[in-house]
Amino acid sequence: MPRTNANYVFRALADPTRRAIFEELTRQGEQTVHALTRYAGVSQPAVSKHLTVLKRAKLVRHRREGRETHYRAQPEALGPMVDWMEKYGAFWRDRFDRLETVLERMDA
Amino acid sequence: MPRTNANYVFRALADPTRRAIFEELTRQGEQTVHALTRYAGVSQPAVSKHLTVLKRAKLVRHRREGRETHYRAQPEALGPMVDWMEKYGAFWRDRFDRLETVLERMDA
DNA sequence: ATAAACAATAGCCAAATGGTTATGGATTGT
DNA sequence: ACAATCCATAACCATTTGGCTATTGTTTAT
Repeated sequence: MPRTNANYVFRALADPTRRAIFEELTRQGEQTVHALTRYAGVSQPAVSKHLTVLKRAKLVRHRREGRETHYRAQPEALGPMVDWMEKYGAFWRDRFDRLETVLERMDA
Repeated sequence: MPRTNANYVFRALADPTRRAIFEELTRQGEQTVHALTRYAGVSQPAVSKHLTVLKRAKLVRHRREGRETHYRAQPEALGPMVDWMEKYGAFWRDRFDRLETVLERMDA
């Protein structure tokens, strides 16, 4: 029901193919739909649909250049998920703590 | 396709009702199915199903006591998601950087 | 001018998802 | 002993999801 951006992000990343596409875009940078299709192992229309879902969550942006469309990752869109983890992931705080310790030690 | 634990976690948290249940458990601590049902706004069987999905992702544990079952959040299970964010969330690294700065300033 | 390439959309389908009521098994209260 | 409570499972249903092929609109190449 909730059309919040956080919800779109969570839902977008729930699918492994979509995660793979996002991962590929963060690793390799901007890619055309064609390239992503070769990578993803599903049909081109399927990739286009996934990209639409990722777009809705603002996890990717696109740029048209002639007949091809270049997509790139927009990792800032993970913000809502990070916020959520900060609120509800106690383990998370542990990591912060450990990081603090690391930094303190580095400092000594 | 992938039955990895990371995938279970991502999928479990994709549903808003499931997130709400997990949030409630981290905020208020251990709860019976009954209490969660009052909170969640769906039927008891629906809650039980959601809890099964959360269990599969190891996001909750349960403890039976007589006729009631107490569930509690297990935020360590967010680990795989944290790992993923560390790899693919550039924004994430920004936060680390900011934290470092904060800590460095605190230190001065 | 025609053909080929790229990407989005439409239309279809099977499977998964999230919900419901009904039921059953176990425990507790009267 | 009987009734009520708690929770899980079963059976069912509507909707959503993720995939496909076919098509269309552009743009580029011949």
